[in-house]
This record gives sequence, C-alpha cells and structure tokens, in this order.
Amino acid sequence: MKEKLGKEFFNRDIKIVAEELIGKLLVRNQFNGKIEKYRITDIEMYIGEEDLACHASKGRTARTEVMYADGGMVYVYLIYGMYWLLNIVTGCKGKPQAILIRGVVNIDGPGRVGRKLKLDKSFYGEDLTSSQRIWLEDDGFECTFARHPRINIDYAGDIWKNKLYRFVMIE
DNA sequence: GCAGTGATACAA
DNA sequence: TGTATCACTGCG
Repeated sequence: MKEKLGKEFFNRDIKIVAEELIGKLLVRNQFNGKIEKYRITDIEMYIGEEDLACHASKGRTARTEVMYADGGMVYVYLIYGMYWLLNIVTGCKGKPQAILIRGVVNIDGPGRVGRKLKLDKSFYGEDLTSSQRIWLEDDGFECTFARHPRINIDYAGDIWKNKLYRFVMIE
C-alpha cells in the first residue's frame, strides 16, 4: 500500500520528520506519464536561525523565505553555479527548518540527485502535497539509520559542525 | 588535489 | 557597482 505524504507529515518538528523520511519514496513525474521513484537514503537537517550551517542563519531573505513557510514545501537553490540541491521544508510557519536530500538508492550525492530529477528554480516553493511533478510516498518500507555529522559545513564552527544532523540508511 | 560555474549576500 | 563565498562533482 502506497500513500502520498500530506501536510500532517511535514508539519511536525524536523527531527521527527527526518527520522521518518529515511526509506520513503521520492516520486518524480518527469514528463507525460513517466513516473520515477527513488528511495531516500541520506539526508541532513538544517534547523533554525541559530544553526550557523542553515541558510536561514542569515535571516529572512528572498532565498530563505520558503523555509519560513509551513512544512511540505520544496526549497531548491543553485550551488557552485551548477547543482540544484533539493530540500524539504518542515515544521510550522515562522520556524525555518529544511531537510537536504543528500542521496537516494543508486544516486549518491545531493548534486546528482538534483541533476537526475532535472530540478531548476521553478521548483522553488513547490508544494509536495499538491504538486503533479514531485511528491513523496510511504510504501510501508521499514529500515534503520545511523547519525553522522553534516558534510562540508566547516564555516559553521565546531558546535554546529559536530551535531549529528545527518541520517544515513543502514542497508 | 583542484577547476568549473553563477546566484547570493554584503560591502562600498 | 564589485567581490567573496558556497548543503558539489568530476576530473586528474
């Protein structure tokens, strides 16, 4: 049984959503009727303005605005001029939180995921609970995960760098 | 080990 | 206006 994840899934604290997001299916309707599904294996949490690794630590800007919305929105941005990274906004309105999708089955790396899904700036603010081209499903798959420090955030300082905010599925 | 690539944030 | 920086990848 497959169920599309709705607002009630995303509108919870990021730590709960993140734990349950591992093993869920990321679904992409690439073009007419061609639907692809990818199981999420690797994610990172970015939590609030006080998290120096989180883009919202710079406050509310055009780029971070969507993180302040309620859960279930897509936050995408271009990094290094080449890669669109996919993030999922969680929590309630006014609390900036987002989960970066670092990897899915057979696609290891956030930039590769974005390329495979053919993301672009038009996905900024897309609502995963009503979109016809990208959404999430629960197919009942169960798994466990390990916690690690986040990748490539040296600029955030030791306290935030060492937080175990990366969850990786154990095969 | 490091080049490539362009939006963004912030200084001036 | 200019410019430093960046939730990365794919070459060597």
